[in-house]
Amino acid sequence: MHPSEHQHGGAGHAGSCPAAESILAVAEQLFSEKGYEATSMSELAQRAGVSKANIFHHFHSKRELYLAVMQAACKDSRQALLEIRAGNGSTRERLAGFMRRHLRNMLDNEEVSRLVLREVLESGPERGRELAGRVFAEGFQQLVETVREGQERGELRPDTDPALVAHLIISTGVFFFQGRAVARHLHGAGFIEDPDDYAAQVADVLFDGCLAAHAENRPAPRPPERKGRR
Amino acid sequence: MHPSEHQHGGAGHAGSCPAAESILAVAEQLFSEKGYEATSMSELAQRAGVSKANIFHHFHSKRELYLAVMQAACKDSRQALLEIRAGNGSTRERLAGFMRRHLRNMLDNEEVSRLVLREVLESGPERGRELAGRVFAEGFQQLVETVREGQERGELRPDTDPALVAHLIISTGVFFFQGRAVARHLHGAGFIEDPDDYAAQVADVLFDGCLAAHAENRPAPRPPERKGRR
DNA sequence: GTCTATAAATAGATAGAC
DNA sequence: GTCTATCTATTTATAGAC
Repeated sequence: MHPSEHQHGGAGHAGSCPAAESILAVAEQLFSEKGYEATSMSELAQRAGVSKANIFHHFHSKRELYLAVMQAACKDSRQALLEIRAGNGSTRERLAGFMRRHLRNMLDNEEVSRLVLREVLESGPERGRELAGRVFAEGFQQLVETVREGQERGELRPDTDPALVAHLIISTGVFFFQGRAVARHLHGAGFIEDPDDYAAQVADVLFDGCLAAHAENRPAPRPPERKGRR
Repeated sequence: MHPSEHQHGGAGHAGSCPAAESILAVAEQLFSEKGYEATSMSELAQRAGVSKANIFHHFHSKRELYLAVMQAACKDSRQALLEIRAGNGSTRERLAGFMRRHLRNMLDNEEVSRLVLREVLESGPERGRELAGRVFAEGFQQLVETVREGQERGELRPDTDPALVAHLIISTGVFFFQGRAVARHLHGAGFIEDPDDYAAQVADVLFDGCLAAHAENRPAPRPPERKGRR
């Protein structure tokens, strides 16, 4: 029986044996730098120091291996969402914390994060469904539930769609990551150099809004200078 | 003298002559479906019904043509930003209107929008700078100014970074577009099927925030059901 | 030159021994 | 779990006819 059958479409399983781990590591590198199609299982086997057949023992197919790479890439953020949901603190603190950590994860694993985003961008109906179910569903669910619980506790507005808010939370980090090479050269976008500060400010806007009307409700309107915090 | 020298790094110029237009149209198609490197200028010339030399007359280089394609792709959104800045209405209405139009533009020009996002995602320092200056700077500047004016008029909080808010406004539309094939299959993300509604709801969150504390300041808290509006 | 036919190489995947 | 050997389908290169 294939070890990968234990996955149930969920998280990675590479911790089980060293061969699978090294296969996954090499796959991450090759898929990242050469793309899916240009990567051959033969080269992959060679570099990982295992036989081709052994790869197919651990992963049913090339596509399965690719999905495993993406699951691994999202592992930490998924973990963060589980912790955040289980932990204490206000919904605001928890979500803001996730935003910061999610952004950090992507920046700390640049190549594989780009691989995931590339796949999302190029995916049509079929692959989109696969990605949703195998890579993102679990984490997204946790995020949506966290928002929904925040509403139930009276911390968040009850008249917003929790899934939409969750989508919004993910979007800011992703766009920061993927657009930073460009944003760095746009006037006024100095915030791009400080991810933690960015996450904090975005959280401010998401929670408090940016209308002037709400000013009196806000905790502590910081001074106009924006850089050098953290 | 090259016609493209009239660009000054700004908007497109294809309206000037029919040959340039057809070149641009074919380039858009080829670059979209085959990618930058896989597209040959010979094939492009053939399909556009012009000589290769004629292409280089209108566009200095292959790269220049590529940039022109991306400028054209962003033309409508750039135009929208100019109109929005010149027009009347509250800052909130104007920005919400742009978000809706921006999203529509991308969805109505799927292939070329994906091409632009692909380029942004894969761009390193050099190409990032180029994209910023040649494709995005002008529009982004308008958006930032619109936000800043909103602050000056007392409509928006003065303690947020206008460029960061502008960045946020772009990010939501982009992520909706690029992730919709995946989002369609995530539980609760039914909002993905109605772009106008999505833009409106996101604007709500961005302006009013999603904290419960501000509920009394909001115009009209809609009923909990989310679908089937517009 | 252009085309077809065929050879050679390589792709992903499987079988069965150890 | 891991291997060698093998299978089948493409892809790529080459030969030779036209």
